[in-house]
Amino acid sequence: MPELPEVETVRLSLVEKLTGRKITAVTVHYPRMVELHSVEEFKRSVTGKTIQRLERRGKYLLLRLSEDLVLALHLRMTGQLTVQPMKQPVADATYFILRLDNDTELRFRDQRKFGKVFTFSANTLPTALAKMGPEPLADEFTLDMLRKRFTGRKLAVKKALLNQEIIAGIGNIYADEALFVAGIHPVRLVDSLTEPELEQLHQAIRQVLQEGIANRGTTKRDYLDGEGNPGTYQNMLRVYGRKGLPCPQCGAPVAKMNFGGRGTHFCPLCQK
DNA sequence: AGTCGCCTGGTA
DNA sequence: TACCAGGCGACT
Repeated sequence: MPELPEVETVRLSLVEKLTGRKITAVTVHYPRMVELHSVEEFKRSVTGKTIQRLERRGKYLLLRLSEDLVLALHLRMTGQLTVQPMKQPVADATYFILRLDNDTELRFRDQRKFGKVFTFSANTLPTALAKMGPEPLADEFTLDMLRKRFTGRKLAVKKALLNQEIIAGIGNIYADEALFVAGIHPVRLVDSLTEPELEQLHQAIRQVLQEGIANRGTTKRDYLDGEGNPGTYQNMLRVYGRKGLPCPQCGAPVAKMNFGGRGTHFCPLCQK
């Protein structure tokens, strides 16, 4: 799914179309995607509210509605969010629709049905958001903070990067890319990283996420932005999805291993 | 800390 | 036919 750069790209591509719009109707075609409240309660609380701001936290897109209500959407693996004119035919696998007051609709399409939507009150965050780690692109995400969040943990660095409570928004693609850029092997334990390695990793995390946003995200298969366009960062990936192809740095074949249940790509020569 | 379940579709 | 996939929470 969409990781931080993809969700941010969706946010940027939807902000003009959604800000200030009133939600006039809610349709749910797959009830299990609604969390925390019953579908009926969810529809009742959202209908009639105005979308005041679009925000992102980690991989969540947050619609701040009137009356301090927040509507959270998580695209998981295959979610797509687009705003379309109501008259346009609804694509298959569209499970969630917000009808807006200008004859458009926010449509949530999701082939694998893993996506989630829920509401909460702005002053009482649900646990997933309350426990979430820092935003890696915010100024507050300093080298010092990364060091503090790693020290004392017996945990492989790749698992740490994927843990949303340690750092928000990184998924499998950007974890592999950041570790390559930092020259760090994915199975290294976080408390074995030297100070220069921590510095390189801190820098690499921010670099690959910024590159991802600048390239409007990575489209391996399903990802599309809010206007239905694919990203271009897949053409610039250094190791992810490049098993057997030459490492951009040394030319050795990129390796792929299964680690922690996730495909993990790395250069066995450049990453120590 | 590791595995399973949630789902569907594409590819080997 | 089996395996794999941008995620994550609930289980042992």
